[in-house]
Amino acid sequence: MGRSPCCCHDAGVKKGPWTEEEDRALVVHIQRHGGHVGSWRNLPKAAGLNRCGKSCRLRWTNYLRPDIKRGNFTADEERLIIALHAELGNKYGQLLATRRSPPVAVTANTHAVCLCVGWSTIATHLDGRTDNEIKNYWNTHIRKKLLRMGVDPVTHQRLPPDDVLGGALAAAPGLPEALLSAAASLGGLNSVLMQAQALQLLLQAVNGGAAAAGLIASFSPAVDNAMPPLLNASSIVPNFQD
DNA sequence: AACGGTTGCAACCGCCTTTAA
DNA sequence: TTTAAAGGCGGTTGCAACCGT
Repeated sequence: MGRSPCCCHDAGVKKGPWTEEEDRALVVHIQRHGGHVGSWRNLPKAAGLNRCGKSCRLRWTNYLRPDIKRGNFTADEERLIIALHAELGNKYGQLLATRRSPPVAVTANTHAVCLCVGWSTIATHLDGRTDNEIKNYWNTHIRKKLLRMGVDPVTHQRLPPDDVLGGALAAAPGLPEALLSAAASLGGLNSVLMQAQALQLLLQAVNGGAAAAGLIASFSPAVDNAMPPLLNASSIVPNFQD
């Protein structure tokens, strides 16, 4: 099957940001049909819009739908996204590796390095959130947060200590030398405890102790359970000063 | 105040899957 | 069974807003 022609390539079809009038026309048309769209391709003409059907569908599903929740993601939503990403990312990664392009798309673009995880599937678990919104939130917030923690956002595995230090340095160029050397001295250690200590210390420097404790508690329950005292961030630093 | 860099989000692009003739 | 049309999805891009110098 070859690629199908798309109405988006029609000459004269408007692109770019939607105006209020266009939004209104689309909403009125869909509401008039009881919230159902027969054919997206035919919709623009029927609604009096000079837009591609795909564009209309995207505008409706990502922005105009009445059940869309606006505003910041809650901590619970964030945790859920990460959990689902970890689960679905692995599933999709294995699935996709066998039948389409590799799950990881790395580009020269600085904006996003994404994993094919099934954003739409994740979106079905979050009321009022769209796949596009979740994808954007992942790429702009969660991904960076995980990298700062030394967690690979693609595999959800801990990055090698060198990478953790590199990431922390990139995130906080002013990180004190002494702190880094102390953490680096733990790099070769295998124990989860020591690595967690190093990680938490770095996070403290980057984000502040409370944030670090919160992140570790959120994303690494195993570490949390094994070493609850670590989550008292202030107790860590003296260990390094010894 | 002006400028350059960064960030976040809306929208587009292209590929894949599904559906129907 | 084959083929083309249509829908759906993930990746990428463009741009406005924000921030630091």
